[in-house]
Amino acid sequence: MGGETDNKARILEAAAAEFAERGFDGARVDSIALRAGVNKALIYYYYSNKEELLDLLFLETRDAVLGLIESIHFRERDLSSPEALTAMLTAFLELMEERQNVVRVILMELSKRTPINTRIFELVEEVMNAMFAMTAGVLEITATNRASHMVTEFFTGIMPLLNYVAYHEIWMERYHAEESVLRAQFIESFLGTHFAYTFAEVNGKGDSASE
Amino acid sequence: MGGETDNKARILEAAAAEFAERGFDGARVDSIALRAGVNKALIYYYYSNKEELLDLLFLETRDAVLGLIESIHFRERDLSSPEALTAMLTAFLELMEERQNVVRVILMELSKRTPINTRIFELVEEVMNAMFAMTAGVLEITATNRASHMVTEFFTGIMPLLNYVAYHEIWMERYHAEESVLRAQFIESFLGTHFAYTFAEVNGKGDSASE
Amino acid sequence: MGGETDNKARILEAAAAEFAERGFDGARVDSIALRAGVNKALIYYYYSNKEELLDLLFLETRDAVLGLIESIHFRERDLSSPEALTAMLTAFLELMEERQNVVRVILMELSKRTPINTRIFELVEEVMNAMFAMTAGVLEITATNRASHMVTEFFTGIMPLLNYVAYHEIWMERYHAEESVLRAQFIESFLGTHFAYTFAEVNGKGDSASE
Amino acid sequence: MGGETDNKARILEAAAAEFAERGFDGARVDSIALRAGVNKALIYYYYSNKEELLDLLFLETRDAVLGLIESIHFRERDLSSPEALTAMLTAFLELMEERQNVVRVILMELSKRTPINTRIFELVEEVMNAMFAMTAGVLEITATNRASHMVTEFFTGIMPLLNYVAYHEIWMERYHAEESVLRAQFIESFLGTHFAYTFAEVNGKGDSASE
DNA sequence: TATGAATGAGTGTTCATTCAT
DNA sequence: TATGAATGAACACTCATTCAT
Repeated sequence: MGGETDNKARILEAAAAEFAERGFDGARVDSIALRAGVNKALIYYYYSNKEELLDLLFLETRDAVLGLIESIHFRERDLSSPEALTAMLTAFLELMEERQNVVRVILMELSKRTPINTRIFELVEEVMNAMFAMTAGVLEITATNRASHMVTEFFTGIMPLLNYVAYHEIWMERYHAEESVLRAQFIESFLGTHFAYTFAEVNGKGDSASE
Repeated sequence: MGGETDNKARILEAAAAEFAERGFDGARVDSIALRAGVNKALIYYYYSNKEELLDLLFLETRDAVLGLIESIHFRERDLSSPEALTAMLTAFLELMEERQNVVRVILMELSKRTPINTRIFELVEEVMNAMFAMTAGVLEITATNRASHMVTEFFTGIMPLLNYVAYHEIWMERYHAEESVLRAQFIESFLGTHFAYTFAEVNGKGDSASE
Repeated sequence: MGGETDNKARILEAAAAEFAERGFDGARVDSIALRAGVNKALIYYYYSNKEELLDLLFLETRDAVLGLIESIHFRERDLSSPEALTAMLTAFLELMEERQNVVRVILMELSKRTPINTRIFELVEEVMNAMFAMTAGVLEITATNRASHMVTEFFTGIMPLLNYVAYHEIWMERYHAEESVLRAQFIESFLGTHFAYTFAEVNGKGDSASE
Repeated sequence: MGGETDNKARILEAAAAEFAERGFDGARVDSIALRAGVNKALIYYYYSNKEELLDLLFLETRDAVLGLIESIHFRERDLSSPEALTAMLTAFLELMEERQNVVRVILMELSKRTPINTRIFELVEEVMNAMFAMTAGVLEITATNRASHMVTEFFTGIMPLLNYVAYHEIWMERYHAEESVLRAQFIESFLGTHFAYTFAEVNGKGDSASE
């Protein structure tokens, strides 16, 4: 995206690729320059340092995700339409797959025991809140059930999605799986687990695990 | 294994802590020495280099997990006993929480686009295979359904478990949650999603999301 | 010389300010451009490099000093007139204070053990020679006393003057001194030391230090 | 001073030499390592950064000067003994000449318009105060004359001394002067100017220091 | 078993200078 | 005359690893 000579954008893309390959700490500014096909000093002409590259990548991804979520008009009847749900998930996964390099870094940084992961946790939190807002008309979240809803949302919702984005390529390589098949399998599992569980009561199938 | 002066063991623990805080690439051998309270050169007396520390940590954790899984005699009637399932999961989580530093590094390295993550993927795979073996008497895995079973197992089973181990502390800090409460919430979600879905047919509750 | 848009002159002034703040080596071409409010590349349009800026500043200052000295018609009767001497010194100090940025750099460069300081020493030497010429009718400098005269002139004459120019602002700030008061104090000290000593014989007080 | 393998001390000496040649900003850590005959990284093993080298050099010099001044028992009758005064000055100059590299840097930094020169000004101030303390029994410094005494002490006392230390070598080279002769000339000028003026009243006003 | 000293190869970043327009 | 973009060559500082004892 961008003209062939848009070095500024190319640097950012190159940074994402390098970060995804070696992690932020393992990433070398020299390599970023090499990937982008520019002089190393040019990176510092456009960006103030290595960390700013990471920050900008995070922000761009956050905005893209929030934008997508906000554009969705989620309705109760969608719940009983596997097609609607699949379409929704597919849109989300495709958006994220374009940014899978950033997702990989997010997952790496999130696991660190450093204050830095607080910043990233806030990012994830924003997404969770946006999702809660999206399902507000369908799912009733009260003060009492909010905590456990968040746990479910995070560990069986958001994280599996991010994991799929980050690991589907390794999976495809390793098990010679085709993208479309793998994605269909994942979506089926995801709907059968997280969705089924989350919307059990709403869906009138109130006999799932809880209670 | 563990006298007060057992510098060799202390170095390994210190390495795990350092890796968990800064990632493998961000980790400093100086810091490991400092944490372990030993001279930096001593690390090289016991271990050949930084990477060997990582490898040994991975192997120890793998062995511990495989050992636990092999010790479990999983039976069909466990499926209908939430207590049995909870006990099983609790044992697993506690074992892993003791090694959460290593789990964090596993997650970090797994996200990298480097050949290194192949090695880690193999580790995860071993665990998955052990689990399949464990449920062999209960769950029928055929050549045709193996692929999708693996997808489910990985993305909605293993990964959420590892994520819980890696992130529960951040979660507790951030949302002022108590460990026992949080774990109960997680286990409930996990049983309600992954378990319910995986053992749906076996359990005679054949109306879950799939199909 | 000096319309509002005279970027060329503004660059030179900015360079002097930057050099005075950080020294020649500490000075940044970016900062000079910023101070001058021009594009960095424009500096290279007008001047060939950083060092030329320094050279031009030195030369301008030398010419100004030499011009002032040559304009003075020093006569024996001035020696007994504190007013005349004070006026002379005041003129010199004011001229130099306008160029105090350059004086600061001169002092910095003079202290370096590099060939560069030879160039600057020559500058100082020119001033010393001009001063000797100025006092030629009053003071008798012979082949035998020339060496010690020069030592006196340099260490108790020129250098204290340059030091006053360079340090009076720090002094004012640090000791909350008013400029006029401080200058009066300095001139009094200077007349009481260097002048009194140099013109001791001439002044009919023929029993001062030099034999 | 120190065994041949005392790298730590050699680094500091090398730093002083490098700083004196190129100024602090112009100094290259590589060059310091080269001069000291050690690996560059060793510098950082012993010292935390380039600036610490400068600080330590300043402190060592300050302590040496203060130590010398405090060891002097200055008495009124010394004023009329050129030998005593010369011996005193010689001791001071020799001490400083051993540290002339540091003195050069002090002069360079002192001329900068940066907050850093405040720190150095404080150093000089300490020396001035010690000198005032030294002459306390001989010279009467009151609240009213303190300010002008300080001006005299600084601009016609301390600074010419430091200048001599910093510039005598250039002078010797440039004018083919012998060290002992040059120093004698300087001391004579210094006694004839600064000393004569400062102790004029005490000395019966008229027959200044050198007989 | 243990350590203080030492080092080669980087590592992110800066900077004076040049180029294309 | 003026500028945004670009670069080669450093630069201070770091780091995993080794050595001598």
